[in-house]
Amino acid sequence: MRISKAQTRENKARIVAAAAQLFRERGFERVGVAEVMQAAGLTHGGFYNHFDSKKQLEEEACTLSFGEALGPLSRIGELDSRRRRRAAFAAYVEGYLRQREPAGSAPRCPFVVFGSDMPRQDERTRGVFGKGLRDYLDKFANALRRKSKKPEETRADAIFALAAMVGASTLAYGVDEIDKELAQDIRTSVRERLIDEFGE
Amino acid sequence: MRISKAQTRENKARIVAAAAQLFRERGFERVGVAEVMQAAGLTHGGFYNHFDSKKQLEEEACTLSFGEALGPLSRIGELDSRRRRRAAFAAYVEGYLRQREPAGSAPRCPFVVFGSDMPRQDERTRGVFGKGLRDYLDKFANALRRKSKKPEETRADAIFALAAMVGASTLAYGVDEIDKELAQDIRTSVRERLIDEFGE
DNA sequence: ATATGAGGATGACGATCATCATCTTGTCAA
DNA sequence: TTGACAAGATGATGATCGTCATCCTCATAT
Repeated sequence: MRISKAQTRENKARIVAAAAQLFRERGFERVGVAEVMQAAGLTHGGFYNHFDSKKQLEEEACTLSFGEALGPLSRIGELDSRRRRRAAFAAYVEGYLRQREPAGSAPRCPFVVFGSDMPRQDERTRGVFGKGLRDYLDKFANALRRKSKKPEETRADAIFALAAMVGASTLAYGVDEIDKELAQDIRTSVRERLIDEFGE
Repeated sequence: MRISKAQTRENKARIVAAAAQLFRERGFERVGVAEVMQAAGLTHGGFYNHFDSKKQLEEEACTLSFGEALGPLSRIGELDSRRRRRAAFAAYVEGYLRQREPAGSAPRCPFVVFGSDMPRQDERTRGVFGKGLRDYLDKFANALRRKSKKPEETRADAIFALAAMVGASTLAYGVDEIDKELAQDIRTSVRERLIDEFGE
């Protein structure tokens, strides 16, 4: 059953999207090619028409995840009043550090989800991570920019804030459902600090 | 070839230690039972004399890793002069955020290594993570204590500082070897901030 | 209109892995 | 001293999974 070119492109996109979601929920190792294909509404056989290997799918799924993550941050940077940017940043942090519903669902931040797996990935996948991180930090710094601060300082601010958010999210997700109070503590402590310092 | 009780106990300890090391380097999924046993100097067959399942080994390896992580922090808290504690804390942060040699070797912090995998683990393993985190935060807060600050504030400080360290380490390890400059940037930015604020 | 080949389905293969059965050995309780 | 059994070695089993071979179907180029 041959399919139109547009259909084919859409199929591949659906495979990558399904993979990104599954990998985020359960990690690369615990998700098989067949399961990804099924989630995309296909059978496992056609997989190698689109990808050379599972590794390549992992790469493309990472690329997609990092790309999607940039949206909210970009929008903050586009605001031209510093006051508005501060407010938008505060809302962004709040959203980032909100507990997910349903509890136990995967965090969406690709740094949190793929972060500790990266040192174990091959060079190409890590390259995707590196590019994603550089892009993210650029947007982050742009969102925090202010006339009275040098760009290097703003970049250091961005690095620090992102690190705190990623760490808080990692720790909080780790104890969600077994110690809700601690998870909540982590999220609010870090959120309040960051908003104090960088948002409004 | 039956073995003495002391030998048996030592064997089990060696299995758990080998597992902790291997799991830290490559994650739970990429390390087989047979490989752990071999690293402990045994063959795979005797594994189930010590453990009910691989999951149980994962738990015990986590427990060991979290236990070991407490040492350096505890020692800071035992110092009685606040000045000494600040200096020791600075040294601790510096050590924590130092690039590992050889490059590419696993970080030792169990929060970084196991963190993003935790939401995918079973309840018992996550319980180990939760206990490890609570204990670690207690020691951390104790290391940061000062008469002029309320305990809740100190605890919030500890949460924030640990989150920043874990996030920085996660991100830096992710880009080590593909973007050394960025990795270095992350480590120094976060280190300087934390030492500014909490150490000396 | 038709031949071609891209894209998908079905099924199989080989590797890896957790788990278990069985055998062996020598420790330790009696 | 001796017999029972704990602990380790060897090997097998069943499941899972990445990958590939083969076949089928129709979209597309000519």
